[in-house]
Amino acid sequence: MSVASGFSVIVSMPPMCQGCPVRQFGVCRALGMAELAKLKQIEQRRVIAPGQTIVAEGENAPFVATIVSGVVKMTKRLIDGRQQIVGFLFGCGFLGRPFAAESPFTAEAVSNTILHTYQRQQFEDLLRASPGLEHNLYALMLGELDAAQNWMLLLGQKTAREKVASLILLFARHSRHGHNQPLTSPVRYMLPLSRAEMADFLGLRLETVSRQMTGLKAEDVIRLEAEHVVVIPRMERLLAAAETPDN
Amino acid sequence: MSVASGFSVIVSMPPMCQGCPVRQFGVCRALGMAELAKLKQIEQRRVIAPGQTIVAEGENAPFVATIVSGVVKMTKRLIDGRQQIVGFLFGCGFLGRPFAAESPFTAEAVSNTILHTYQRQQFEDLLRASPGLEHNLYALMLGELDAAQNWMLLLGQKTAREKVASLILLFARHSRHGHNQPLTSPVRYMLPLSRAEMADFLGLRLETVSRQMTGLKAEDVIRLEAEHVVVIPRMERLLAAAETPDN
DNA sequence: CTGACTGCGTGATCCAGGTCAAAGAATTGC
DNA sequence: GCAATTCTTTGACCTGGATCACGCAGTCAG
Repeated sequence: MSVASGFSVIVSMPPMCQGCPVRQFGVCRALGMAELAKLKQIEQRRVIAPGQTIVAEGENAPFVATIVSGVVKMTKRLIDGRQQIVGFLFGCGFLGRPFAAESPFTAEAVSNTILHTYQRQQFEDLLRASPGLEHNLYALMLGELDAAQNWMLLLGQKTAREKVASLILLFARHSRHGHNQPLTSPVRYMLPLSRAEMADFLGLRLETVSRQMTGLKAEDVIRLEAEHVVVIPRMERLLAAAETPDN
Repeated sequence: MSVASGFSVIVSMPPMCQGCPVRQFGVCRALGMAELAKLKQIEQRRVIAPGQTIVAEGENAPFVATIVSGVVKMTKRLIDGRQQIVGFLFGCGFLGRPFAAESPFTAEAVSNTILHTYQRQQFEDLLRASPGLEHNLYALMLGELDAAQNWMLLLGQKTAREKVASLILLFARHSRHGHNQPLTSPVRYMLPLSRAEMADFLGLRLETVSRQMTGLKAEDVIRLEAEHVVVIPRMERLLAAAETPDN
């Protein structure tokens, strides 16, 4: 697990944002041409392989980034080594804490991930000059905060079965761009997590996750077509299993 | 549990902010006189009694607010009634989600609480016009997000004993304004929570909380001088019991 | 092909914390 | 003062998920 900045490939310095999903939903959403141009000036594209660490908890983060595609996990650890995934970032998500000296979490790529990175210092300067940019960042943080609070509800109150169902549901939602639509059954998508990662996110042991997965398969709430490919035959049964107000 | 807007007392429309702690640390931090004046124009002071609901989950929040003093809890519930406290707000904290149609949580006063409220619509208008205000809000949200992620670590990984110790520590930290200082032993402060509320925050049952409290008392990690008055004789022992990187 | 890994499933046991029950303290109302 | 109510503690027991242990794919290197 090496830090990405040394190993990742700097692919290009893209000219403009035709067809970039981030332009529509991410930090650069609805920015004026002038602001966007300045942002693009300091942008670097990076590709991160699964398992690579992007920033480590407690260390100074050299850059912040927008996730263009892929999935990134944020983890925190106790001094004795127990660790918890405190959030996932999907496409259009924003990684990093401008104005924070050190990263409060470790960020690691779960699947192959494309980032648009910005030197933190430079991004902060831009942020000070551009209210539109800060507004977008604020909106993204709000989304993250809501997600975190939903997850606290899950961690504190749900059973193992409900937790696993909720995680599957979370990734089902994010498998579609614009993840607020109703999701009509059947749904088929990638769940790029190992059992251990699922367990880290749910506050469970991987054996328990495995057992709950077999349980959900047995009841035909989910089907596994291949490693990491999930099919949900009837969405409402998954929703019921997740005992969910939203997540 | 009635909604506060009907019952609370609108005390006054304060002229200016001499000695107000929020001016130093809250949303109105470092605002220019012009911005501050506009904010004050739409401000109302409200006093909320313990146990009163300020906004209910899923309902439209008529106002957002700064906590001047007191403690507010944010709770979320599953459809079957299980509930989880997803955060506390202390003095200088900001309550509410500008630009969100409905509140994602129920907010309820834990202790006697003084709020400065702003009609949500008016506050949003102000926010659009004032980058400084939005910057402050962003900074406060970041703090909340960090707190939420720390709490996810607690909920997912800590034992009952560590959870209870962490909660006691959290309130110890917030008993001093500017809660980043080292906290020299002994520390004495108010813990305005019932056992049931502690349990709701920690994802435990109240019996378990009670048992852990007796345990910590027996080992002299904490002392209870009176109902809701905690003394920590040796801070480092509490820190050890909380198994804490930060919270 | 063979041995060494790594990830997944499953069985057997254990125990932290949940559940149920009851009995103090404190607080409120009359 | 003495119910009535609400909060807290404590006890006895049970269970969901942790822990430990092992077997079964893949897959990668040589």
